[in-house]
Amino acid sequence: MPEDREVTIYDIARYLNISAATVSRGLKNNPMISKNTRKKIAEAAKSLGYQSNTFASSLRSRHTHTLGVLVPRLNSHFMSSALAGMENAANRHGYNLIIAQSLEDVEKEKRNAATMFNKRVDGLLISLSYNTQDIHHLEPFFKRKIPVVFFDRVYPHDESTSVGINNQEAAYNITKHLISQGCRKIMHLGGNLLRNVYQERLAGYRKALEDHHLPFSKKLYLTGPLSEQAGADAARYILDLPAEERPDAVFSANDTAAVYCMLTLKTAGLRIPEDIAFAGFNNDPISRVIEPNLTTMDYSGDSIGNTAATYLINHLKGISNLYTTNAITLRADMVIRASSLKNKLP
Amino acid sequence: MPEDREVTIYDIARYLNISAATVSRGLKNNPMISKNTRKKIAEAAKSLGYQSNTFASSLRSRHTHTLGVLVPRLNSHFMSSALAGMENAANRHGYNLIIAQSLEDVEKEKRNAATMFNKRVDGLLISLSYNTQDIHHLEPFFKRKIPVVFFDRVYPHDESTSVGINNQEAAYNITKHLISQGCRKIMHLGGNLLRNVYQERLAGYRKALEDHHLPFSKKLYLTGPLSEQAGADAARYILDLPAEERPDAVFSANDTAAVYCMLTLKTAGLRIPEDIAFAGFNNDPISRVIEPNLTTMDYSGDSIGNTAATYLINHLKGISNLYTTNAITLRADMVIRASSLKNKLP
DNA sequence: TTGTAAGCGTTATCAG
DNA sequence: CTGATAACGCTTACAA
Repeated sequence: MPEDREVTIYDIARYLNISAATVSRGLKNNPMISKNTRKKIAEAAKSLGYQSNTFASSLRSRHTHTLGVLVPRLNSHFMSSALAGMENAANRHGYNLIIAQSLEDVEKEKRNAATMFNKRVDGLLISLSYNTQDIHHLEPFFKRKIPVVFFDRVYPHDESTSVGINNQEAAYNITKHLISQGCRKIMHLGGNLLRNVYQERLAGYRKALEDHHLPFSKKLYLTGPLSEQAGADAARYILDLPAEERPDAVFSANDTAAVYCMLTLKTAGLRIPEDIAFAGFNNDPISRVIEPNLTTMDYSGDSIGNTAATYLINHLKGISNLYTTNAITLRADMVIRASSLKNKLP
Repeated sequence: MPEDREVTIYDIARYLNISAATVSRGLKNNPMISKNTRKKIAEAAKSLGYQSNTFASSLRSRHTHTLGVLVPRLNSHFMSSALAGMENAANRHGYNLIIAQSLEDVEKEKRNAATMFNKRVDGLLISLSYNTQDIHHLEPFFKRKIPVVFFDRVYPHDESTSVGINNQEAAYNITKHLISQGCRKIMHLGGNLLRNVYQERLAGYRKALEDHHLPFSKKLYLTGPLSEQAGADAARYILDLPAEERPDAVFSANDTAAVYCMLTLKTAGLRIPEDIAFAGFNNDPISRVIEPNLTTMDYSGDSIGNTAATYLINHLKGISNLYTTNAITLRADMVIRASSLKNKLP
């Protein structure tokens, strides 16, 4: 008959004729314990099939080796790569991830934050939902000094760190690139300005126009959910514009909208990039399938996730201090592809 | 000065002059407790800012309200949708998800399984890595009667349930469709036969050939990782074949390989579907971007994830019984698109 | 270097 | 319907 009770440190202690306290220390390689007893403990643990009980441990020690991850959606290329990066970092350092999605809904974000808090995560990694206005719902974390790291869609906050890229610079560069290709009426497809990423991309776009003495026109700035539908709608909008007002380029704040806009315009007979050039953002897999391939900004979700998680863990381990670094900016590289090349290269 | 100790059921008990046991019961809406006291308890809990301590609860009650999810990779369209579906179901029932990825490596899968076991997940949702040979590493779960649900890449096992689609039938239908379009030399791009999904898709393909009196040719069956590279390689292979041996259609076990094969063949000047028709599997977003759009099998990762998680949770709640149902088969629908339409429709 | 003993906050058992 | 009390398995002062 199989024993049903768990194997505890007491079993190991009894087996070795030492105290449970010693076993507890030995198990975590506490240097206070002699090398020899530590070895014996490790062996006994293995042979008895001991598995530490994380609840007992968490209950007593008040930390859980678990990080909460709160994202808008799990199923986007960027987000799932970011998660993969976090999982990697966490796994490497003996941490686990509890993951929840807000589905772009603030209310669900609030509920999830509460759950994470309740589950006593050691730290929180969060990317805000589309329409989150403020971060009151994170107050419990701040109050208890549970470190919070924002990534991608961040929020300015003195006591936490943000991990992302320089969206303004990236948007500036990509717009400048379009200008250098001879485009003069560049349209921008943007997202909700509540989110820094879209706000900054718009700013970079406007700055580039300004620096090149091109006017900003409200008629060439569309804002929306950047979905497939939004991309197709933008195309309709463009086609409905009188010929002389039509943009000669589109810079979209994400690849999805760019690609579906392209597809619709192509169906309508426009040539890309001859009639209208395109640039997107994210380097999503679809950007390499659309023809012509889409010029875009490449930045690795994997790196962002990895960096954010590693940084959080280092903070938890006392190796670094979150509160001294407000932002970590990773590099983003422009990937120039045929969709934006009006001046054919040699 | 903020109190640092947690608010416990004892605080509530003292506040209401009742016992902690009553509070504990009241908090979980135990019908034993009078409606009135239950209400008072709920109110007191709220006003004192009580947060239940899940560790204490887990330690005592021996269950964690946490499900382990073990997947090959987090960052594929199918997998992230499946996770989204699971997260949804879990969230709805008050469960949390601990997620880890094996990166297609058995060894990491083993380590992750051990961690999940150690974290005392209430149940496990798993999709096997590319080269997992057996499931010895899940024995601890079986021994302790911790329910395991396989999804997508499953493994036959008496005491667990598998959730997926009928891959053989799907592959049969898609191959039959290609045949109905006049294709006679249909190539198959397959994956590792250790995984049921690829094994079954191959079987369906072969069965369809057989039923239509078409020969199966080893020259037209390539197996590999079904990656972008693998797709491009397959194209090279096709191009290197003497003209009379070239396939007039390709059925790929996933969309990625199909799409990259198409792209390479198109670059080489082949026309799709005129010279060679295409069908894939998964209904990945890229299948709707490639031109011509790719005929494929649509089955929802979201539903699979949702079904698997819901089923697991129902089992945990005693509503259903895992051990009586060996497999749940969800529907998969063929999505016919231009890539396979040799006989133009009216 | 090791042992003793007091919790961590909850739930289960048994009694009323 | 409610209460007292003993665990659950581990960590950590404090003592030896």
